[in-house]
Amino acid sequence: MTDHLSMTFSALADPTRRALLSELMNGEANVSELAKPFLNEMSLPAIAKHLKVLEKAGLIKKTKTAQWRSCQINAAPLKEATNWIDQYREFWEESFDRLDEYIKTIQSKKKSKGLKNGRRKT
Amino acid sequence: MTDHLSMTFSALADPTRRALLSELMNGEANVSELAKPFLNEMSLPAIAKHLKVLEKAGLIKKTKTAQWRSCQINAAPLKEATNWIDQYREFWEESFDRLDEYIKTIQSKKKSKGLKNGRRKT
DNA sequence: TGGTTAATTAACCATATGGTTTAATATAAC
DNA sequence: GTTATATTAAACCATATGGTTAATTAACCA
Repeated sequence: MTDHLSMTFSALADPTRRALLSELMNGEANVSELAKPFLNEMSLPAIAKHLKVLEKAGLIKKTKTAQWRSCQINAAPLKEATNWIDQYREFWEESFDRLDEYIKTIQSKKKSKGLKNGRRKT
Repeated sequence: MTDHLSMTFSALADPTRRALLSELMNGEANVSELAKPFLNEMSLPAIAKHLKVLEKAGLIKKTKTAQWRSCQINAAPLKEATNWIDQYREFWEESFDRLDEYIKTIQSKKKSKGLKNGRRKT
């Protein structure tokens, strides 16, 4: 798909690309600097491709000076992504509520039955 | 890749799957109920495959009763995903700071030039 | 001019992904 | 037992993805 959110999530769905973003948290870096930690595992063109994916998703910006391409994070798409996910916040908070309630339930049952370490049907 | 975060982001990188999750915000639903809004665009097995991807990513849970599989959201992986993204929050907030600063800069320039109807930040 | 460095492009390959249609399975219901 | 319904599985296909190596481009340097 070509919609923005799909491109963002798709770009994030690869550990190498997430690691590249992570490197860029320390500030700008050019392609070969970024590639250095990965050259045991894969080639420079492989990294360049990953950077292109990140760039197309708008997650990094490249600026050209001489023969170097300096990359930097552009986090706007991440904001979009997190906003999308945030619709579901109540669902994971709710499940903690339920867990909390469940814990209270078994605790009160233990108390009322004087149970020390018996397992109960959930 | 097979790591958890990659699977989550990968599952979210498809608009059909995001729409399915969105449907599930209204509560549990079985496969054919979920598929109904999509049957113009794609087949039931296609939806079933998407649901399987969501299930493998842990984003939904299926419970079997008779021949129906009721699906419900499991948001825990979303929490993980949003936590990962949140590392980068300063990067998008920082850029808003910069924008804000930029706006102040041009506004003060306008003022100093005696502009009458320049737009102002609300 | 020629050499070195940084990065991209090209051509290729294996596997994954997203879809199809047809068949199979499982359960209910008559 | 047969039939209808809900879902999955199988086989297949086109395109996307993630990697490779070798070649090319672009800029600097001397």
